[in-house]
Amino acid sequence: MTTERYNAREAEARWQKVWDERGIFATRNDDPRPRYYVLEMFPYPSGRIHMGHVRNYTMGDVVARYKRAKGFNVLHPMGWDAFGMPAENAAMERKIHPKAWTYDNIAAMKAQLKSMGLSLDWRREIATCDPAYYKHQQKMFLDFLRAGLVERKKSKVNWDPVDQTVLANEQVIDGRGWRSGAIVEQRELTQWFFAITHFAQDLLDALDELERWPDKVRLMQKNWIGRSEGLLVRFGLDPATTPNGEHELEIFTTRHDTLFGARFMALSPDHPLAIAAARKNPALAAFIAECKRHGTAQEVIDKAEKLGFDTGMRAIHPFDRTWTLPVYVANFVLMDYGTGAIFGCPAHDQRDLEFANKYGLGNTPVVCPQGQDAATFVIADTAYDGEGLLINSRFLDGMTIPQAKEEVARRLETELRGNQPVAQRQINFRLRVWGISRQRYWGCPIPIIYCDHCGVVPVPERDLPVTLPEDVAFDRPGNPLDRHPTWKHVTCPQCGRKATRETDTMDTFVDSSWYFARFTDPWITTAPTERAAVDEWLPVDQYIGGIEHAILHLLYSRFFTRAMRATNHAGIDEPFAGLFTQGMVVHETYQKADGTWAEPAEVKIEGSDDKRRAFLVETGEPVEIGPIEKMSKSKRNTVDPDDIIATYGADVARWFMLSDSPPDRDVNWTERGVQGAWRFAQRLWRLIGDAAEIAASAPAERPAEFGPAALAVRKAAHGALARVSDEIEKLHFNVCVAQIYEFTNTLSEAIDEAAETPAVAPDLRWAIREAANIMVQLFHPMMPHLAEQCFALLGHDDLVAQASWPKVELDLLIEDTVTLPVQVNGKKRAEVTVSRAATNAEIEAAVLALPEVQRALEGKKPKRVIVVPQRIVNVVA
RNA sequence: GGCCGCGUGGUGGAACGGUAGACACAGCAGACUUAAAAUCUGCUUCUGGGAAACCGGAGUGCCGGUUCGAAUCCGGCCGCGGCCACCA
Repeated sequence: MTTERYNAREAEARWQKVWDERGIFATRNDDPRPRYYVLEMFPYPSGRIHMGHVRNYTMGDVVARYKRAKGFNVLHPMGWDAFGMPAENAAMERKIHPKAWTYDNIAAMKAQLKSMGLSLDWRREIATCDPAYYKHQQKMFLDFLRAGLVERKKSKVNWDPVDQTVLANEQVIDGRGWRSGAIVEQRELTQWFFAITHFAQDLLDALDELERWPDKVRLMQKNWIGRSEGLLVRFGLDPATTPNGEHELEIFTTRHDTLFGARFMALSPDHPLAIAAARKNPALAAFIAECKRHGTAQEVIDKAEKLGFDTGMRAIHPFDRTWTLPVYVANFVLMDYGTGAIFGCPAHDQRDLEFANKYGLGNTPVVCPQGQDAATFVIADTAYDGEGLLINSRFLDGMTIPQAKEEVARRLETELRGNQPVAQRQINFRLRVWGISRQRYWGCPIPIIYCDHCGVVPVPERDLPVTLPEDVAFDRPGNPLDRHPTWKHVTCPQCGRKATRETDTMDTFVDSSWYFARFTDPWITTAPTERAAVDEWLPVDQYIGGIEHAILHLLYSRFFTRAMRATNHAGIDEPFAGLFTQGMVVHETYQKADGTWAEPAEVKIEGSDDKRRAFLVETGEPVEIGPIEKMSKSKRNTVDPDDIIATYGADVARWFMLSDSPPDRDVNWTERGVQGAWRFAQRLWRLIGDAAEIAASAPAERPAEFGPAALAVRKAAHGALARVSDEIEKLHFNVCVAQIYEFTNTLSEAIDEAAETPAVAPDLRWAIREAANIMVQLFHPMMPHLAEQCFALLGHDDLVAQASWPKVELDLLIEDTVTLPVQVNGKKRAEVTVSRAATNAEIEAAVLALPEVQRALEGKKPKRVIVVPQRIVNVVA
């Protein structure tokens, strides 16, 4: 037995310094080896890292260190998603400038990340709030504008009347502003938009190619993009009934097969025709106002009754001039999908049915399910949206739904009214243009100037960046840029007259939509990207982050990359070839008698399993052990990574993060689990110490032959090597950990046995040294500091972080004999060991001779014997 | 409401259609200790028989099916979770 305890705190600082001084994680773009880009979603500098970061960055670091050992030129950078509301909130609450707050936080978090021992190229660090970064973002905004990918239009937004700002949809909770608690209003504001819809079809199609993305994320994006094929139909209106003699109403439908089931038309309250009618009809105007008064809160929408108002207008059925339909304004029709108007078919659409039932409009079933008698098929409270054959539909009767759709489209497409076809096929997307204007200070300024004379004028590129003024006050709500005394007042770059700047800044999701490209060459000052670097490094080989970004960030980045291609800033479409979404870090909750929550660090646990009881360390007051939930400030069930690293070391934190759960599922952080990881680190340290003693006198030359003991050690080592490599490639870190545990068990048994022998044979010494080296390399990606320490202990002068991944000797993995389980009627009864080369007939004979098999057969003759080579034998009696 | 995913010991979880429960945590028993910690050894799905070695039965939410063989594939239930949600 050797050595004292492994002192993680001392060793980790020491090895981090060595890595740092030797600059071994600096990545060169001119390195000729094959490239591998691994990236974790960069953090928002909130001030402290949390356990979710630890998990995320540990996984990325395992991949980075493994790929480096495999001979790749690995790019593994880190940066800061540094713009955003919390900085302004801090400014308002604590009178700190957002910039100072942000950079203080970055410094603190960087120190924390460094204590984790991550193999990052810090020379490439970027912060999105740095003018050296957002300058290029402004340049790309202007390029996108020129390329027709940016538009400016009036649109409805969530407006917080207390904070006086637009809020993103996700910042509206139950219809109220998340900070102010004020009921959010819908306002019409002129905003800047990115035309993500321009790429809707391509963004959808390309999902099929993203084979290394989780199916779940691809499906979520597919649903979000929401393609639907339908028909735009121009219904005639009776001009005598319309406010200004309008004679036409265009609707969008995907169920044109049900056109003969139509009972009414419905307009969105925002529809121009509805507004026009309201001008002449005060009751309608009141109804529309009432519709708008209802918030966008989920609850309201869930419970909202379908309400309508008969405008008195009458529409004419496209297939029958004598058939008129009432035109309603209805609260459930959205203005920003399709044309903002629909035809209602109550029999086959639940919403339409509820509406029709309320207003006594009746229904006509036109699709009859197979096996149902059309004469008795009646719709009452539930619309039928399944398959079937057309009924009550004149020339469509008897057709299937697709046939009927095609027939309707064909007829209406070729029928003209006023030189225009009555209908045309259209593909609609649920995806909307991306509104990027924010009435916020701490964001990237939109480089636009408004001139009364020249209109909307892009800031000339020579004047970039448009930087944020630093002398701003946060004593009032609203946008400090707007009320700054001088900042927005400029002269027009075109005519030289007085003009004003755009005071909105960009959504912070813009900042994070291209940072991965900037990492490939963060030094270039003349352009956002260095084309050669960006095209060679991208797409990111392995991107790792939370599932919460499945749509927003990941979809925006896919759009942005396409836009960058269109403007010659990149030559690729997809930013992330491989995506992995990791699970959350969860923890038990502890609730005090008064209902408040206690932190894990304040709580002491006694007993085990269902007898576990928790007490406050300080007072001994009992606390209730609550459900396991995502770590959050509100439930106070957070564990501070600093505390864990100070107590156990970064390696232990990293190891436990990887060990307990599959990486895509939630991991439950437990004190016991961490202690287990800590014990294992100590055990490894002792094991390598023991191995080093035996290995010290191992022969330098590889022995020509190995005895059985040495061979067994070698087989175990190379088997573990093969399996762990395979599982790292698949990101099955928890299985890796289990394989390393198993290898540890076999290696320590071998070493214990060897230690009992008076004279250990040279070949065994050699094999143990080899195995110990493989062991250290296997756990290096997960526990890099301990690995360096062990590597040195084994007599290496160089660093394990720079060592090549060991090569598997495949010969060692092939056994001469193979042990097969033997089943009788699918139940395991015995095992049989046969030569690897044994024929099926030989195996069958050996199996039938087994006493267990004969007993199970009870003298009967087997019907069949199935031999699956190298796997199993099943005797069918 | 729509779409999707998941149900395996006391717990986290392993398991190309082929020995279910690897590995770990917790637990129990023992060794070493004056003692504790640490460490080491053994046991640990349920159940019947047996002093024991061992021999049998059941078992991956429930019910069926396909197969020589199903945790895995198919169908139907039950339960849990996620995302989207008046998208025509």
